Amino acid sequence: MLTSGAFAARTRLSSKALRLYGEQGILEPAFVDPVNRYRFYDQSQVADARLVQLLRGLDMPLARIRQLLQLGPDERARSVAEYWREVEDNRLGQGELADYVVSILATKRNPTMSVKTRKTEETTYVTEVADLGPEEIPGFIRDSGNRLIVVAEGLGGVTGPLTTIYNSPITEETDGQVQNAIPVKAGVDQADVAAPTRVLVEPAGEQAFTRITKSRVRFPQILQAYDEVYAWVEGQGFTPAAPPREIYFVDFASAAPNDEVCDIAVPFTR
Amino acid sequence: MLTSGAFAARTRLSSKALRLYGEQGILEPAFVDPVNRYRFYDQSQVADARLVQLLRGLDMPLARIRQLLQLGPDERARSVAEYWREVEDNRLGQGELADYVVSILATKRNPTMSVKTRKTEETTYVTEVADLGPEEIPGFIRDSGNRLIVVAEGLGGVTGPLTTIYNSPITEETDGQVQNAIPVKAGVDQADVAAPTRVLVEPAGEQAFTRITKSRVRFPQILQAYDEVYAWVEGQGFTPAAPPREIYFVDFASAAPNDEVCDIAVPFTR
DNA sequence: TTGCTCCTCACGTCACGTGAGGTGGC
DNA sequence: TTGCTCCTCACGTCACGTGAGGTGGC
Repeated sequence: MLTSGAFAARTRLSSKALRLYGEQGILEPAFVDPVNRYRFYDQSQVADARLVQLLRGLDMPLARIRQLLQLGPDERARSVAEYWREVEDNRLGQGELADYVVSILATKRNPTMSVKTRKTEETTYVTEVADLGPEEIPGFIRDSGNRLIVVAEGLGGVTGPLTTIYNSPITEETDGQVQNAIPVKAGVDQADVAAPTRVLVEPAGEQAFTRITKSRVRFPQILQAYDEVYAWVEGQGFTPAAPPREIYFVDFASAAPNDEVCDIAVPFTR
Repeated sequence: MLTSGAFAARTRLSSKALRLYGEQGILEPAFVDPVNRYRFYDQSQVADARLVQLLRGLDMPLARIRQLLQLGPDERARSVAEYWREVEDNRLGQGELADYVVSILATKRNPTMSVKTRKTEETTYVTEVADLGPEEIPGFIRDSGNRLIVVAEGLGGVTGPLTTIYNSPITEETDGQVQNAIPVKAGVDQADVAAPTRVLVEPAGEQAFTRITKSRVRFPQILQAYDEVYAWVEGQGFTPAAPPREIYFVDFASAAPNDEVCDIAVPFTR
């Protein structure tokens, strides 16, 4: 039996941390004196404390540590490995963010992406619509894109790049309507498809766009691109004529971080 | 002029975040209505908001962001690059920690490092002593080690490996006394050196030790090694005879993470 | 009696998020 | 009048850290 102070010294955990772990059911004292509430730990608990300490060193939340401690030894190893994979996935994106931030700051002024324009023909799309928050969007683009390709094949094939149209603004706070669209040959109409597929026909017109690399497709870097296109449209005195969109002209999944993968485009009228 | 809501939508920052940035002097509204306290932002502040958002995406603390915003554009880029280097340094250590945790969990039982014993001769050291917290130790070992080598050279040379003796336990909470020591030839005594150098003579004896790799030298992994050596000494019914120590037999700075760099040793009597 | 250890509140930190309850302009 | 936006508290979250004030055993 170790006093709480002795246990703290052995494990180098603070008494406050130990108290918290006790309250949270993560590392409960082997014995608590009912009179003065002194906490006592067993020698064998040192190993548990070490594990908690190591996991906290990986910034694993206490709630997850508690769950992990319920598992058998094999599952524990798997759980930690999985946790660390998640962490590294997130950090991969952060590394690219860091490069991006340094690069825009180093080139002093905002790099003013080049905004170009092009005419577009009348286009018929097969689409799927969903109300989504920002985190659900990548999965939706991928999954519904795959479904729509199948639909398009049945209607004579895909005739243009996957396009994701943002019908309403999406905030962290509020969902927005996303319409994922694949061009098909003219003449296809709603009667040719079944729910949830919807046919969309957009008129011919003109659009302003800027081309971005894969690492800039993620939030919040992508906002910069939208800003620039809208600023350009307004600067010319033109008027946005339809919702903004992302046009993916290469396979997103297999692209490298610095590959150009999509255009951020805004239809406008002069 | 943009209302706070419009500005929030443009930047996708929450109104609560914007309020906080305002209070902290990081991103103050261009105008605040003195009557109803409505906050208004300028178009030009969108760019500032983007930068804050990007930096928060790197988990840069608000206090540091505020400092960064005081800087000119060149210094900003340098500041971000420096911040990111610090972050990656810390994460390097975490990556090794993750490998370590998975490995000890995967090998099921604690890996029971091999503890061995050896006899030691009477040894004379030139040393430096300091009361330090855990974070100051690596720097002290390195710097005082370099100073002591110079001293030792003047006394006939270094006769053994750099040894760091922990005279009192070190917690995050309380500093402890660390004595960094370099063996010199017998016969050197206090009269031969000037402060802050101190001469230490340890008697001949026996020590238990375990050998660890560089990645296990860091806290908290190293505690495991101390545990095992002490547990072995107690298990044999022996008695610790002097404070525990780390004996660095290769150059620490140039070692790779998986190189064996030091012994964790405890002198004992039978 | 003096130190030392241990206890229980209670509040602070960090960067917000989440209501509650109220106001002003269309 | 109804919605909508915006406001100000006030409290919650996460994993502790930091006192303040008190107790029990040597």
